Amino acid sequence: MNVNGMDFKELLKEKGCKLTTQRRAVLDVLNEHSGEHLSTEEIYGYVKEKCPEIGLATVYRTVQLFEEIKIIDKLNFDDGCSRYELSSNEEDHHHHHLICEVCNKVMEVEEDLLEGLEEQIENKYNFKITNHKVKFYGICSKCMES
Amino acid sequence: MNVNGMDFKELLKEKGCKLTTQRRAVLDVLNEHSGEHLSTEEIYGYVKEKCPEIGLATVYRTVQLFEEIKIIDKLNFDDGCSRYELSSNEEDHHHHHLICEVCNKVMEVEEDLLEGLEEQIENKYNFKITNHKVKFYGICSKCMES
DNA sequence: AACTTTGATGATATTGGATATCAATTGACA
DNA sequence: TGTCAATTGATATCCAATATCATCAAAGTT
Ligand SMILES: [Mn+2]
Ligand SMILES: [Mn+2]
Ligand SMILES: [Zn+2]
Ligand SMILES: [Zn+2]
Repeated sequence: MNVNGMDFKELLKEKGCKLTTQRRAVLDVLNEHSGEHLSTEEIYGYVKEKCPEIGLATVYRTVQLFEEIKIIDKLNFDDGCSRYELSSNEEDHHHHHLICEVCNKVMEVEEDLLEGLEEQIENKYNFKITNHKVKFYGICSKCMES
Repeated sequence: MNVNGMDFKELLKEKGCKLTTQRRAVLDVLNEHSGEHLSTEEIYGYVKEKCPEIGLATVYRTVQLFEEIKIIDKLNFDDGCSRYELSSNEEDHHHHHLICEVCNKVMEVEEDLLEGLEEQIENKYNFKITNHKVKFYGICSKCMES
């Protein structure tokens, strides 16, 4: 079992954490739903199918841990809960999100495209950038037609 | 009383809303604390000084309304509450935030610097961008030294 | 393989930011 | 000044997220 090329159990061990059935199951669910942005309750719903005894509190604790070991990203779409997705394989920089203000669909911009801008900011503000979260709001092509 | 060159009362009227003492007081507080990112509770604390009878619920309703008429922006710094700031005078595009992961200080990047990137994305994804929210995480100059 | 340690879990109570409710109030317009 | 819908303050309520705690189970240790 590995995440982004790294051994899952080893990642946990570095934090003094154990590899449990529940953590494995949550990671499975996240893998099976890549491309989606799942809330804790949604993860709970999916993970219960294969691990019915799991408690909601454990899912909350698990996503918190997964964020700490940087294998998932927490997202905020202002819908009343935090959402999560597996961190992108290569970079530690997150991809961007396009949010349609008409139909609320969320699309992804896989390219980073911020290297140049980040370099400008690092120089001008003397601030070492390690990551970013970028959301673009607007109107998607479907909603533009109609 | 005007905001970003527009008449405050007129802005409210367009939404069928009235200009009240409380709304005036909240706007005053936001103006007196420009550059800060106030939570609703913090706004409530400040506004009570000049308007002691105001209720917390009214502040919640007011920031919600102010966001709808686009005179303030809602910010999320993952600290358990929403924070607000007056929208920038000129553009309807928000400025960016630099967040130091060591001391948690939040700095501002007044320049937009995203026009080129947005044009690229609009063309490639056929998505009409009207706004963005951008956060850069990293280490500030103070924390870099020590 | 049984033992031991210590982190993890499930159930549940609790927190706290935000919203809903509702009677009383007040701003806007005539 | 009177009318009326919007607004307010107080407070109940909601609900995502966290805290608590007895029980359980990884992962070494013998
Ligand atoms: Mn995504
Ligand atoms: Mn700001
Ligand atoms: Zn759309
Ligand atoms: Zn710092």
